[in-house]
Amino acid sequence: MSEQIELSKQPRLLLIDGNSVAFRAFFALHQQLDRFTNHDGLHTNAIYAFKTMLDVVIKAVHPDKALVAFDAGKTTFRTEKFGDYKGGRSKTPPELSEQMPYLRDLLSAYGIKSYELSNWEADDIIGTLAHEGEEAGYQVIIVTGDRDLTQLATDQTTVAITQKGVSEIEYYTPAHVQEKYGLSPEQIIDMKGLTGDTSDNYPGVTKVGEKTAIKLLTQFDSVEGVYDHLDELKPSKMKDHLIEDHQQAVLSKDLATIRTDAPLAVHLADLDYRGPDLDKLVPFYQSMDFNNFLKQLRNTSLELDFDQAGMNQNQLVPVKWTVLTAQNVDLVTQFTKEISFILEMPDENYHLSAFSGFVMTDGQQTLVSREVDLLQTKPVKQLLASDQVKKNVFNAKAQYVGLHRLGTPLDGVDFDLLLVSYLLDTNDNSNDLGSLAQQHGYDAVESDEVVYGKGAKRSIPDDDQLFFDHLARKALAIQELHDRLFTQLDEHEQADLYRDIELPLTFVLARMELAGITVDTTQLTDMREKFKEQLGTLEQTIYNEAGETFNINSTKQLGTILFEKMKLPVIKKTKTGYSTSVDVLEQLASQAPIVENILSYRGLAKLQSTYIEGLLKVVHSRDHKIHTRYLQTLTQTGRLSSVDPNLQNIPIQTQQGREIRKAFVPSHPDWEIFSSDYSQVELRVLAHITGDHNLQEAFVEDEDIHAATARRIFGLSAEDEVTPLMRRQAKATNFGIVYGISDYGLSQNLGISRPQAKQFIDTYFREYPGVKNYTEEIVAKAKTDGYVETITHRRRYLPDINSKNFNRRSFAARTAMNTPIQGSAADIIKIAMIKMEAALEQAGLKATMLLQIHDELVFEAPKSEIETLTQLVPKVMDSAVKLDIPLKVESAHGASWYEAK
DNA sequence: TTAATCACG
DNA sequence: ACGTACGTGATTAAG
Repeated sequence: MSEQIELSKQPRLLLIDGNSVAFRAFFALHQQLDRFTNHDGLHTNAIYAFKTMLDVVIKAVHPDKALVAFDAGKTTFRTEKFGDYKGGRSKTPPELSEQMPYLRDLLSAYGIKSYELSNWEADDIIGTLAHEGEEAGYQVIIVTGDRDLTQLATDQTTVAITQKGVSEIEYYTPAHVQEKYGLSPEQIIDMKGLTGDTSDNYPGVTKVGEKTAIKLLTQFDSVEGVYDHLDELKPSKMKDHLIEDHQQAVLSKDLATIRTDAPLAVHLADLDYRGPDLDKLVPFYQSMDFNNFLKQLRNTSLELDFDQAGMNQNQLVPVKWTVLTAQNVDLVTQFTKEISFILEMPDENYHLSAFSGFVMTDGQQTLVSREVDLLQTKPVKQLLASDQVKKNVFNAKAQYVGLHRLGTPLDGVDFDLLLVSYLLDTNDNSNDLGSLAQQHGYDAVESDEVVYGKGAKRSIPDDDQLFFDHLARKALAIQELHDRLFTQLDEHEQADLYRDIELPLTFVLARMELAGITVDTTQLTDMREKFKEQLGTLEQTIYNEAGETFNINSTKQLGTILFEKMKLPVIKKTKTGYSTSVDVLEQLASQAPIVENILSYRGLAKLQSTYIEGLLKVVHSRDHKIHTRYLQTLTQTGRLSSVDPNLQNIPIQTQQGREIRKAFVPSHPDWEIFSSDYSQVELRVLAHITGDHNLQEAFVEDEDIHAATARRIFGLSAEDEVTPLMRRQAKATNFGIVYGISDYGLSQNLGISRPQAKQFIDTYFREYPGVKNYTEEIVAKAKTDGYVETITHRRRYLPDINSKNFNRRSFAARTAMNTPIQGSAADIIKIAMIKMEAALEQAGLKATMLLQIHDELVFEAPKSEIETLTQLVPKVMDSAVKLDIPLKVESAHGASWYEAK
């Protein structure tokens, strides 16, 4: 035996006897069984020790391929041969059994395949794969706690036996077996034939133990040799027993023999080891409460080992593709059922991006090309426009817009990998196909960053092989993940959310983006001149008041002026220095006139740079429109977000800022901007979800909800007047509830003391007991399930909900309260948008939906249609879903977005 | 690239 | 005792 393994230059195959090692692992930490439980009460000692063993072995072996074999069940071909095989063996302890499924999760996170085969034991799986590995020129390392497996040791195969402590391992080569037993590996089975095996419960020859067996085998080589030369033995009790138990010896040898011909469904090609998947491993450790392992992960050293272990990472399996040209374009007519399709656009902004090529595959044949003109040919157009041929894509909205720009309509989209992944888990919403596929366990594709490079170096490769391989792999990844992800959607009860809401919405959004909103740039340029002048004046005044010139936009320089030179009191600090935010400056305004001017300057500078200049930069010169992009797979709650530019944060609060909205105008003369928004939608959703009677009543009676809350928390009677201050405080409390209330947060917001804020909250909960109940139940649900849901089963995981870190845990708890509310409100308007587009079409209106701002929809329409819209739009919006309380919608219209509010 | 600030719901 | 309100995006300065 040896405590080290000698590695050859061959590639290495690691085979682990899962049950045997798990058993050893369990008993290695049996004493501390009670200490090893996670927050769900699951025992984790075997998982912990198994993981430790894995690290030791991986570090020692650096395998290229790996597999863990498990026993499939009680009956195997051996029990057929010998009914009592493994009979009388004591049952696996339940504390171990419960850990077995999680062990497989661990292995999956480690990137190691698990395998079992009914009717066969793990030993035989290992024997068969070891044989296969040797033939293919691998050095094979077998890990087990069972010494019988030393029979598999050869020049190429080393058997590693775990010791009591698990992290200690003995490596057996044929020489080491010889040294330990005085037998060759092949003779191990002969020994078992003669001695039998008490733990597996088969007999052998009476009174023959290890010593006698070794002596006999040294002399006669094998069981058969012993019986061939039986007459050479002097008469003895032992000889009698040998004669008597001949049959048993032959049977026992057979039982002990590990097979190398099991009919496996896995082969070497399936066993590539590339190191652990941190995106799986981290949540796994979190779920097991393996905090020290988490720390280890962050600390590096392990990752280095893993990287070395995964050296072969970039050797992807070759893929086949055919280049599509004008000559062979008819090849696409073979696709009649289903294709995965990608129109490759190198820039994020698909409204402007160049086109670098495309790919389509049905899993059998893959067609690629750089000539996007081909997408405008009849056969391709027909294919893409057909609702009969299902399309699997990554980001359907981008594909729809891109193809639209080429004059090619897209229909029949069934599977959007990006969208489905987002619904399954909003946390891993990478925008990169390769990364996303890898997160879902599909490794045969690289991320764009790896192939195209990043930053300034990013470019589409000139090399056809490189580029088309990547395109083909991406398309195949989509094809491959289709079934698995749809299954998961079903498991999450999210198929309806996908099919009835998110997928149809993607095309509604695409059409809104393409429609764009017209901007009157002269309005903006006029404002720019006016603001420029005002900013210049303010700048001079500030310099005079400061006694020097400095960069007013620099918080650092401003801090020095205010708090060091002018010695104003420091109210708040940031990580890096003095805070100069609005609430700080407002408190200082009375002490120095410069502060007021800085506030004015700030406000003006923000409008100028972000809105005036920012918007002017993104108005298209041809159509005078802005085409934003809505990100449908970004937010954790289900809301949309808007980029390039963000049209969801155009100013409205201050008069000066609101003027910007005058630049957003209809695209035709005699048209108007029409806008409708949900009134108090989040509080209505809160009333619905919590089922709180008092809150619901307020909405059913259509009361001013903040005033009604004020009456309750200040204990007013119906005749008492609600003062503006009371209403303001009640409003803040309502918001606080929606955000996942804390007394500290409310006290900050209202500028009151913490006990006072606590008083508000306590009273609120007393008046609205249903709400109190909800906050408690939703946090409890998050703790047990690990996630919360909206009314449409949109899901958000909250891994921090059981964190030991107070901050993280509290944040997760507030999120648990807020997400179903904010998310359900997002669901509602999404449903309304889908119905709205259909309703406008149905009514034969020219009106077009242009923008969504969370609770508001903005349209443009001929003046003649305004009256119709005033009826239709609120009707569609308030009937989008049926809640326990009514939804309320308010509308306005006018010459610009400014007037439509 | 990160932090600070400020625009919106 | 812990130290925060929920969800976003764009701009600017500065390491």
